[in-house]
Amino acid sequence: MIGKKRRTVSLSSTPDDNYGKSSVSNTGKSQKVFPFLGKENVHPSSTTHKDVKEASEAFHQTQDGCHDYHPSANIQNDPILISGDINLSSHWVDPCFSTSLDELDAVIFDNSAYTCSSPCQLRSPDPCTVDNVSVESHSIESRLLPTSSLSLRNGDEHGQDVGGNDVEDEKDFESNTQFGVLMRLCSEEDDSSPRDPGPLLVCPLCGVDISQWDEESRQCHANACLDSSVTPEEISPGGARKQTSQSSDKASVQSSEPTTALAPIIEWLHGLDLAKYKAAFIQQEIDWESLQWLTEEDLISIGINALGPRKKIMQSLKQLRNEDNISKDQGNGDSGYTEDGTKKPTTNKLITEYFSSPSGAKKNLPSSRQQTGTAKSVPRQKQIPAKSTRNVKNKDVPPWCTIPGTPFRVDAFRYIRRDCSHWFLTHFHLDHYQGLTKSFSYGKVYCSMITAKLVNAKIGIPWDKLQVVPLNQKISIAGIDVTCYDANHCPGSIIILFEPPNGKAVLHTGDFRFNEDMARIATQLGCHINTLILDTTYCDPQYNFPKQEVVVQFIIEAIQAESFNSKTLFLIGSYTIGKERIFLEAARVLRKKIYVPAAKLRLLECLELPAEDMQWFTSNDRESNIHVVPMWTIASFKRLKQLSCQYSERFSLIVAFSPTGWTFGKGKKTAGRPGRRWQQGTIIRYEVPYSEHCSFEELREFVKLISPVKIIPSVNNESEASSNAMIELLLS
DNA sequence: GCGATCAGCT
DNA sequence: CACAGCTGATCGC
Repeated sequence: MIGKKRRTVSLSSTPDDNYGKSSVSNTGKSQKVFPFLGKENVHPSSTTHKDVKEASEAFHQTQDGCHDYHPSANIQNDPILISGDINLSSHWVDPCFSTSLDELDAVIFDNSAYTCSSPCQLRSPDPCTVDNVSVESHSIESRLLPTSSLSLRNGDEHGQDVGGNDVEDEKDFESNTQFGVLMRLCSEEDDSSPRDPGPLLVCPLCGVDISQWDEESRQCHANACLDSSVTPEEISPGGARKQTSQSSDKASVQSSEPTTALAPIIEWLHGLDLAKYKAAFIQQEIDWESLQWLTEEDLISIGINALGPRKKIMQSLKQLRNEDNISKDQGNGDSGYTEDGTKKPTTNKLITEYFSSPSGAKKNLPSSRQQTGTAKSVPRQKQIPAKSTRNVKNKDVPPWCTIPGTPFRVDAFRYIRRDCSHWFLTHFHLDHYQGLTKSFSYGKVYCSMITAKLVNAKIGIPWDKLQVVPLNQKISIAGIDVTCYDANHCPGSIIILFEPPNGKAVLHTGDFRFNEDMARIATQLGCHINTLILDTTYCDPQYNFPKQEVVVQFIIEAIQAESFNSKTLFLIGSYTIGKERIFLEAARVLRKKIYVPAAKLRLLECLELPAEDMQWFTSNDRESNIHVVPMWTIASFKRLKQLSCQYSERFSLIVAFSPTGWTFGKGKKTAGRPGRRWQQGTIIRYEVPYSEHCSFEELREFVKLISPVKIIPSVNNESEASSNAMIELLLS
């Protein structure tokens, strides 16, 4: 159905197990040593050995905070942890997910021969390979030039239109701020009781009349309500704690007369023709305030199991929120809260969020660049401003973090709220788990076993807060079918398929790189994807980098070529996790140990790599001249020089590889040309186009295959224009 | 003192 | 620019 070259690809039962094994096999590998552009015999650095070890050991230090993690024996031998609301379903087990490693290698080899159809048949066992020599004699980098044949081409047209024009305008349940909802609901409450004709402004949290207070007092008050456990009525203008007449009135209503507080709820239920459920609301003491946090799951839990009433209620809640937004957009905006609350940032922050209109909040979004919205170029900008977690927490949960039709959030720890108790984490990279801290107490975190181990080891989240999800196996979470697949991004990364009861399946890719296994899985989903939440990191035609296998092979051959000089130190850049495939493959092919700092080694131990892979790592830097270092070490020649000084006794040349997809199209001279080479004295740095995200063509292939009704870009989407531009590019 | 968070930086 | 972080300062408990 898809690619004409699709073959009976096999997977191991857990794709994670394959990590690091799936790219290049040395089977049939030519041992020919190629001329290497960077092997100039330069003089050893004459710089004196300085006391600069700290810099080079930064990796050590930064990873040393690693907590002791749960003994892996316990983890690995444990059956899959299933909580009360999660159930394994055995009716969907792919028979293909079992194979021997030998088979796997064979498949990998076969696949790579297919994928590496560039002019340089890197895997060709034929030693003559005239092409190879000629290519490399010109430039080893030139072998990385992108070719269209590198992309995953499907011979068959998919046949289905990618219905991007028929996008449903789904508004997400949590699309409005908590504060806005509070404002709305509380004013509704006020409507039900007599009040002054004047512009009454009450605190939505405690109900205190704050209309007579100055703005600073309102800020302090509302922040205190939000932030502290102090009872709201204790907070009064000036921050002094005293009881006001307004607050005492309100407090008495709320605390001693729950029936009154619940009256609006009952009215509201009547209005929905759902009065029969009022007992459930009364019993659970759901008032206007708590109503705003209600999720579908909550409704089920209080006995509203029928889909119709649930939908009615959720729809009504959504409308309430929308009305609130409209009224606030039209109404009196904040008066003076746009100013930078210089003196008391923490105090002003929350109140600013609270009183400012949604449009005002959007203006606050840090945006260093104006989005042109042209379809030509969509500059990368991470969707979530990574810097101001505290501000972000109170903003709307963005659509790429919510799963329509479910009470789930994905990679949304920056937006932690009480209204959700199911938090999915696609992988262990900071920009996805940021906001998740040891004190997390908002339900469960759902993730792969590898990610769970990392979260436990690095952040200290206890195991009882972690729910490991199996791969390639449909499970039920809170009554919703969920299936996770290997995302081929970093170890433990997952793509998640949600199949809510409304029949509108949602596929959240997290960060991913499309490969053939994924293509095969996509054809076997058994449901049509309504909403595709897509990693659009490289959603620009200029990012057409080669397959990982090609780049890995380039690096390996570059190391081989330079290995005649025993005083060469090779550096390979890496993140906390990610890029393992490069140095693991280098170790296998070159049959050389790789030095990784001790803390990094502890991380690697979380990755469930087989023992035969782990044997290649050493935390003794004297045992190897191939060192794994953080990416930012390689990014800076200054740091490289420090390393050079540190190792001046042992090494006379440093050859560093910085594996990144961004090498494409960055500079004018090198736009579209991979494998940029930089040299300063005895230090050579290669920026190699190794990406753990999809290239643009891979994205297009994937979208074509999935053929979703709606696409939500998860990256670069801070404006509607840029989102639309990306979608247009993907579908064009 | 410690963890969480933030600005600045690569 | 920045894939995904790090560092040092600050804040709050």
